Formats: sequence, C-alpha cells, structure tokens
Amino acid sequence: MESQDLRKAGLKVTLPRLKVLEILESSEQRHMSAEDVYKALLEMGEEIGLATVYRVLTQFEGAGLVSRLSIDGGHAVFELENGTHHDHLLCVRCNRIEEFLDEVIEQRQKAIAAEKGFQMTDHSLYIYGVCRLCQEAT
Amino acid sequence: MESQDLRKAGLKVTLPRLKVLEILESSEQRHMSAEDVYKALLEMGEEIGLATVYRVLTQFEGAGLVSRLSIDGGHAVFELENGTHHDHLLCVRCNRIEEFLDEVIEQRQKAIAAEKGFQMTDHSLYIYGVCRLCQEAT
DNA sequence: AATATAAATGAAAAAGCATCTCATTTACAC
DNA sequence: GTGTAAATGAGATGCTTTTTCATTTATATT
Repeated sequence: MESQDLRKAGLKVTLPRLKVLEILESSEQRHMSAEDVYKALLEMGEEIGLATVYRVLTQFEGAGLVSRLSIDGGHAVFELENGTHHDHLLCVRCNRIEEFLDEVIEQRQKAIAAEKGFQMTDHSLYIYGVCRLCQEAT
Repeated sequence: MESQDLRKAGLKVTLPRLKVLEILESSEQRHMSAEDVYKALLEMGEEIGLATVYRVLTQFEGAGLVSRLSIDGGHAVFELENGTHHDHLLCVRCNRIEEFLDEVIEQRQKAIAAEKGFQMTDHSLYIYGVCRLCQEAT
C-alpha cells in the first residue's frame, strides 16, 4: 500500500498524491511527462490541476519515489523509482525509452571524475537512436 | 578569417554573425549561453538583439561551427566546434565545464545501442560534481 | 467527535528560455 | 547602381514549469 510510502516521505496522504501514484503504477508507459500524467488523470475522471501534478511529481522526486529524466530539448519525464540506477536509450522517432546499465561505463565515469579532480555527485547519459521497430517501419 | 566559414555555410556575412563569432573566439569562457553572448555583445557596444543571437547560434550549430550543450535543467550553452567529439564534466557549484573523451565509454555506448537494436544517432553524457577548486573553497 | 493548524490544492499569474512574426534593413549577384 | 532574397530588430508568442494566494483538507490534539 502506497499511503505508507507517502507518510514515510513526510507527505500527507491526499487524493491527488494517491491518484498520481496510481497512474504511474498502472500506466502502460513507464516514462511519463507531467502533461501525460495530467491527461491520464483527466481520462480517469480526476480533475487535478496541472500545477498540482508538477508539485506532486517534484515532491515524489525529492522523496525518492520517482526519478526525473531531463530529455534533450528541455521537457522532463518521470519514472517510478525501481531502486536500481540505470541510464537510458531514446528512440528519436517514436520516443520509446529503454533502460540499461553498464558497469564498465559506470566505472569509467568514476575514474574520469577522479582524474579531473571532481567529486562526482551525479551523471546523466542518454543514447539517442532509431529503435528496431522504427527501423523496420521505414 | 571567419567570413569564409560563413560563406561556406551558405550564410551571408553580416555584422551580427561576425560579432557573435568574435565573442565566441575571444571570450575567456569557452561555454556560453545565448544570454552570455548577448551581454558580451552589449559590453562590446554592439546592440544586437537577443533573438538574433539565438538565430545566429542556431544557424552556426546547423553549419557545424558551434555545438549546443543541453545542460540538465533545460538551458543551453554553446561552444565553438573544435572538430573532436567530447563529453562534459560540470561543476555543480561554480558551473565550470571541462571536457573529456573516453574511448572505452564511446565503444560501450555503441555496443549497447547495437545490443538493444538501436541505430545510434547521438549520445549525451554529463558528469556532475564538485570541481577541485570548489572542494578546496569549502 | 470537534477543533486547531500546518500543509495541500486550484486557478491564474508569472517566470524563464527560446522561437516566431512582420516590417525594415542589408548583403550581394547581376 | 539595382533588384531580390536573406537577415535583422522589437515585440509578441509559445511552451514548460513554478509561484502566488485564497481556499480546502489532512491530521494531531483535545
């Protein structure tokens, strides 16, 4: 039950928050923009303001319940946190997003940061390309 | 002389374009936002509109004269193209940007794209951290 | 169960970055 | 020099996200 997650995060258990969580859990797309979530809520019959959706998603991010991806071009998408770090592959045609984790890359990043004297706090890696389905659809 | 670069790119040689190039070449910061360039132009006494700066930078990007970096959080910075691909390290304190190239990472990215059936078109990798100077300044 | 209070929400305004529109100016081919 | 297509400036506009502020709601306390 998710109410516990909200309480643990110091957030009151409110209908908007429960509904946003519900959308994120039940949507067939794992990666959704605030707008996507907002529209899904409307389709569900929940009239929750877009500003609230943004606020809730940002709070969820702070609470570690979701991660925010900052896609090239400025607009963000959110994914339910699954506990494991990963990077992303994006299809430039259909916007499909896939996840991957590569230990070699993770290690090299740490090594590079160390070489340059940086205390690494984070990193973001996106591979852009045309996914298999879109290649076939040419 | 840069007029040639502009002509080669099919762009007319205009004062705004020459001045923007001049700023990019002479600024002590290699990475500048459109706003940075605009302000530098003003300091130089050139009253070139911000819209023109954006247009010119976008055209330069298309012509391969500059590259655009999309920093986390949405706003873009531009760097003079130096002919060699590289990725970036960003200091989260002072916003210093350093460049690096790691062949191991480059190879792994290609391998991952291939594994996932993606025809890779591009990638973006940013390592965030605290640079040496900012660590010392704590 | 009622109440107090701090937090959450909605709606609209504002912010921030970037692009577009359109009238005017400019580069450059002839 | 002239004509024409391209470039520019200024302001409007767009788009995503955040903020403001009055109202509502969750929850700790009585």
